[in-house]
Amino acid sequence: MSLKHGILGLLTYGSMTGYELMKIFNESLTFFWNAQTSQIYRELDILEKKGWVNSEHILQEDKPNKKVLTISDEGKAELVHWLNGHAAKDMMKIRDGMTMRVFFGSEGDNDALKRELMEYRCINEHFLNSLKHTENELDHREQFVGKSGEKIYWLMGIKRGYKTAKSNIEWVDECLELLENMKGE
Amino acid sequence: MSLKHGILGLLTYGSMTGYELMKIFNESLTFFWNAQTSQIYRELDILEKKGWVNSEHILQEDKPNKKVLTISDEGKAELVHWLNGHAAKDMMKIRDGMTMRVFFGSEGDNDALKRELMEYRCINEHFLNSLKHTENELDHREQFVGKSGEKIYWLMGIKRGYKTAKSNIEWVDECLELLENMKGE
DNA sequence: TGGGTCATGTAACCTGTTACATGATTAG
DNA sequence: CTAATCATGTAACAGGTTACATGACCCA
Repeated sequence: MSLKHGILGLLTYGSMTGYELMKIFNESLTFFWNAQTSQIYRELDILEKKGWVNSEHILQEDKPNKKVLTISDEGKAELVHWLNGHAAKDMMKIRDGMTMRVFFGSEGDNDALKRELMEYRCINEHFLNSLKHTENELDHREQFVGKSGEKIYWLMGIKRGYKTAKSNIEWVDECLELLENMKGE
Repeated sequence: MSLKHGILGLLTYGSMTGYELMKIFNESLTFFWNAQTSQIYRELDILEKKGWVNSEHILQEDKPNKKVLTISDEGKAELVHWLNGHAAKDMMKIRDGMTMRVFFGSEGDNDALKRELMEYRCINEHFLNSLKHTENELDHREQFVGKSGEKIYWLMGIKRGYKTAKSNIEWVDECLELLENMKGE
């Protein structure tokens, strides 16, 4: 149920189109949630049917017409309800392909596994860099969004990203060391 | 595509029923993958149609009849193929409800958020303890599974669990500190 | 003249969740 | 007598992925 709530959350920053929602997902939320346009438009229809958002068609001359979404009071209430619960449910949804590949590593080729781990490490390094960039943009973002006092929450999100990426990198290094030592036996 | 490969991986330890697969998922793989029986039986049908597993019906008198699954050579080839690739794809599937709740925390109640974080912390502590238990069982497991040299791969999986849980706990503590300091302002 | 941005979606499919159904045996 | 274990699934639904379609404007 969280894509719906992510959309509601973003709409508290202001009314926007599905296209803009998609862009924010890809710019600011990718490190803890991601969504395709197709999914966003589908969810928006559902949110509208539930009465959690209202829409307004805006005709434009130089650009395609657009449909601007606004969160309703019911939508805000639903968001608050979701914010205040469900910690336990989220834990039950772990699905980690890299760990599974390592777990069944004995069936494959050790050199290939090392390459995989190194690629995974590399992705996490890139991710760390992009987070630094996001962190530097926070002040700018706060001005853009017409809402103050958000920075601390965004910072907590970014800290989570750092923690995760760093722990992934440390884990890779420990695995590579174990695999190297194994060779020596 | 990874549940399929998880099943194939487990079947390299030996032939077993859907019921047994489900139990192993809930005992040993929960910390990086989880699956319901309904999904496992559905996937098994697909695996059989693809020719990656073969099945044998076994009639039993004192217990219900059962269907024992065995991995085929094609299945083994598919598993190896999957093991040697796809690191990048896995990274694209992050979906973390707790982080999203923190990210949109300003819309909710700060005390509720703290309670949520503390519950999340608690779940991660429990998880750490269960991992210790799993780690202690590794020798026993290696005897049970008729395959040696697996321990190091299982250990890497468990290390991943430790890293993740510890970084979650550290993150919660940092968040709680930030929220406390905010109050003082 | 080609690629990027703005803006909307549909269709088919795959994967995961929830709830239910059956029925025998065995251990407390 | 009751709950757990063994063992199999189905049905309906929710959520996520991939591929495709349209069309105008703007910049190099």
